Amino acid sequence: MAQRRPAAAEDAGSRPLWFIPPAGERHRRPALTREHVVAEALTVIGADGVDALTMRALATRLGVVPGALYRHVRNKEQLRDLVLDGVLAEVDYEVDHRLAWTERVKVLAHRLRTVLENHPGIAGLLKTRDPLGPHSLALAEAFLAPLHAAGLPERETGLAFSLVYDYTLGFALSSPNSVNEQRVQDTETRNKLHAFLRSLPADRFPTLVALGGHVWLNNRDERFAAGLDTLVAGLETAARAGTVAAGNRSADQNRAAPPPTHHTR
Amino acid sequence: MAQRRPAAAEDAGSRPLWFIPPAGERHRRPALTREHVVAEALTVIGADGVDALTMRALATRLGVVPGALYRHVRNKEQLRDLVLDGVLAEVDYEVDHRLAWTERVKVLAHRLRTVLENHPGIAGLLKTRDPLGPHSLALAEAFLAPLHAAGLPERETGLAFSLVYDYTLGFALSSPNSVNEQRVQDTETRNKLHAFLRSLPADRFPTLVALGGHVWLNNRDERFAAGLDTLVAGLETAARAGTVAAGNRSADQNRAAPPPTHHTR
DNA sequence: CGGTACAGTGAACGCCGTTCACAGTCAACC
DNA sequence: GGTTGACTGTGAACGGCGTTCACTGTACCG
Repeated sequence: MAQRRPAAAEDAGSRPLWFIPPAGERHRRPALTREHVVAEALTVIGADGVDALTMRALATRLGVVPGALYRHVRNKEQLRDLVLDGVLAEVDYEVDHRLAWTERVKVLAHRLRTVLENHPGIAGLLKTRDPLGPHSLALAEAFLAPLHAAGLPERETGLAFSLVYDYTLGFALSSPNSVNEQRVQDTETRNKLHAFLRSLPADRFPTLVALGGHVWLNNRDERFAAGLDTLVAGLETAARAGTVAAGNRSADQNRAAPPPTHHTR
Repeated sequence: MAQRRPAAAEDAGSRPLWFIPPAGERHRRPALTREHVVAEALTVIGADGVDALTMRALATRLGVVPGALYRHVRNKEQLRDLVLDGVLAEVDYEVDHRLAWTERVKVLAHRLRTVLENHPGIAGLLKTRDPLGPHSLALAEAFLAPLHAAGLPERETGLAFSLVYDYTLGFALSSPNSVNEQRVQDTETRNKLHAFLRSLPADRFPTLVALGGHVWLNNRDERFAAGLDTLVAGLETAARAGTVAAGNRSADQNRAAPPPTHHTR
């Protein structure tokens, strides 16, 4: 080992050792593990959206030929599933138990939305994929706990979870990058939109004309929060009504109901 | 070239006239109009889903080479937009005005959902596209009228519309064809799912284990109706508070509908 | 009758996901 | 210590996708 440098010089028939890179570096091959692939896929999606996630682009970024990815991932569908789970892992499910159940649900929904919108296009994947990954389960549990604590019957608890979950996903899905949102964001186009709405025939679209620009709002935060509040308000009346919740046929009973069980452990 | 088929150049009498199709029919070339293309696209989507809508397949079905489609449609994106509008045209927006506004909203939502689910994959397009086509406007008007009649303030009316619209779209989007739904539909897999849920560590997923199979329901109709009821119930409380608020015009901070919720991050 | 606008053709381009025979490398085992 | 075998990455290919473009035939119009 001490004869490294000079030995190579005098040993005529031997290999050109100086061609061999430093031992450490040679050993530290990039190694391309599955976690590597998934992580890089996440940054690709985060940077350029879910459509930019192509096996070829991903392979290039990893300094590898496309086919190599298939040693670590069965196919693109599985890759997306893995990415999905990675995203859901970013949600923090710990909520202060002393908060009212309504607040707990809202906080969770806001967090979920934030994470989803930080990864444009991810919500679209979630909608069509199976929500039974480990982190999906944690999410479900986090939502179900406060809903159950609210005193909703079992079946209604499940329904309420679906409702809040679907609402949040659906909202995050129409992400700010969509043509839709981008147009409303731009103030000039927005003014045009309002003018267009006002110019509509008032006999065919009376309400649309009357409300003018109040219909397409550009404040996503307000829209999400307002929808969530309305939704939770609906859940609250269901909770108050006790076990007589979901079959509720358009009954307009007054809510002179007993105070809710404010009992949170 | 002069001896093409029915050129009828010099030899008038000996032409094989029976080769010439009935004048009307010959003239009635399929003609491949834009409406034709869009209509065929709709049937393709209806039959095999939105992913099966490929320019090449569509062209083949129309007995035409792919490039020919581009004489009638700028690109695939525009084709999808046209298809979208065609689908929305199928919704019947006429609702009995004597019904309570809550019922009118529900009826509309149900109709919208039905049409959307009759064209698998369409909801996904709607989410990311602009809702300003002529039929979109009619839909918006139909929803806004009862909401406005409910006595909601202007801004809240717009928010309520977004809420109901997004909810319906989001629901229709996770269509019965998704892996997700199909799994829950199959009773055997469903039993496995329940067993799996019950087998989870009860310390980490207490509510999930306790609720068992009540979380993932296979009855889409019930889920949609229940969510819609809850949502409208929330709107009702907002309407009650809204009429009051509109009456005294005070700076109301304690109404139920949309308090500016703080984002806990 | 000649000109012209235009719908449809055929072929190509550059992407995509995926497969497969092959080569290089490392670790374990005789 | 050399052999073997498992495994990762390579290079090239396949078929399908959306889209473009020079072209051809035809129907209509002056």
